Amino acid sequence: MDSSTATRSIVDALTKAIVEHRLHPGTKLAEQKLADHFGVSRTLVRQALFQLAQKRLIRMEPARGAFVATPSSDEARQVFAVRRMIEVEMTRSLVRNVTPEQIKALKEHVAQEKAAISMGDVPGRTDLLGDFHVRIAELMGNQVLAQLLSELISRCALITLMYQSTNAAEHSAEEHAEILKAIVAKDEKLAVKLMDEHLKHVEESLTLDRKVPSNDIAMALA
Amino acid sequence: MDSSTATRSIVDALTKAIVEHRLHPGTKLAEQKLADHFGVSRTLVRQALFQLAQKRLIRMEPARGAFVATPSSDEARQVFAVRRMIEVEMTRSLVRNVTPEQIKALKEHVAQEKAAISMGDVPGRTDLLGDFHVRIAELMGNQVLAQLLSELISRCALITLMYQSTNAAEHSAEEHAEILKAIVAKDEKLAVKLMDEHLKHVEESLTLDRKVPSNDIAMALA
DNA sequence: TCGACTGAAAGTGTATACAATTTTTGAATC
DNA sequence: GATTCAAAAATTGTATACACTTTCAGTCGA
Repeated sequence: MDSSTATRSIVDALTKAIVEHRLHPGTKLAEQKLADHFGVSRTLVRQALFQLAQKRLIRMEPARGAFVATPSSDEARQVFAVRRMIEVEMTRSLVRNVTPEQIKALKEHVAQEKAAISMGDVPGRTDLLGDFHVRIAELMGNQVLAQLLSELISRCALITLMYQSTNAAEHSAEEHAEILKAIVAKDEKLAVKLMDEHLKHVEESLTLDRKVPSNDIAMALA
Repeated sequence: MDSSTATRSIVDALTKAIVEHRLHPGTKLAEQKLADHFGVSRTLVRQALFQLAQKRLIRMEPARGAFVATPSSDEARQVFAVRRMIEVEMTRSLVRNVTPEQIKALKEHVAQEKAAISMGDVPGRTDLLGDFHVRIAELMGNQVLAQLLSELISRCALITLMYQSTNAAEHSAEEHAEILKAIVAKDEKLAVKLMDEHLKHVEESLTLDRKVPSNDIAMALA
């Protein structure tokens, strides 16, 4: 996608750190510090930061710098609303054209999810839970859709990871399994309904406990 | 969204030029030339180019530079498939909650479209025809949706503008009017159906004549 | 003790410099 | 005339320099 591999690897590293919650929302991302850490000049760091800003994983304030994004619950709701629009139709389309190989791939994915959850692998399970949705998009052969959904999901991850308990993760994995069952049965109505409800559940689990998490006192009071 | 206003204005200017087809697909965008034109250093131009690359309006090749994107018909189809997914559901949701003010706003928009078309204002009409869809997203109060759709549409504009005849533009405007009529009548099924068909029509009008337009011989032969 | 001021330190925004790569040019050769 | 090769020019990729803004520490005065 972009020309420079160096910039790309910085974007990837920061994305991973943000999505995996090693960098907390609100954290200041000073350019020189990042540059030192990655062993490059500020130039490349800045390029990376601009890309992250476009992906809404960070926000940039004029002359003040970059901060890990703190999406409002309103924004989260909007993102989920878009996801529902897209994924409900995506599921419908998949059920109509699904092949045995695709079913096999999805079954393996769900198995991986369960393994990650039972092993207590938090970053891994979050990754996999999101990837289930991206995987479906990829199966449909629509790269544009897959890319879009992937960005929406990493944007959500900023929030979901913040709140999602092991319990909620298990629940998600079970719902994935049920959606898959409906897909296998080619029960379009059911699959669509389950996917819609699944996304509503994930969304609801967020808005319920809306404590603002922040290790940065200044941010908490702002 | 981004910190620097200068970079932003370069992005906007280039976006407009690309979407309005003043910069043809495949055209090389040399950094120094752009820098001279905008009266800034390459630094700012590069930032802008990276952002445009992320929006898929240009592509960047390592050590070779930036070129106005030439989306394949495959990619165009995928973008339209995503638009259908989103916009069908968006229309459904709008019909259910539409207010008189919103109807009034949409009516005014359709009137503007017709005016632009009858005046032969090609850039203006393309802008308006796309904005009809973005406007609906905005009416729903979902900024995330509006932003996303706006990007998908400007991405499509690269293609639609290439092929869309005055005839097709008139057809689009008429379909917008009919969709609006169904929305006013709160006929959910009809509105959804018309929106779905409308997008299919736009898409079909592209794939029919798929001549590759290029003023750059090297590109045409590549 | 608190708050406002001041100067230093740190950080961002932009331009420029320079190395590395690609493209072009122009002979020289067949 | 077409092709190949090499040197020159142009262009990209990265680092650095510097002006300007924000942040912070410490001082002064009430």
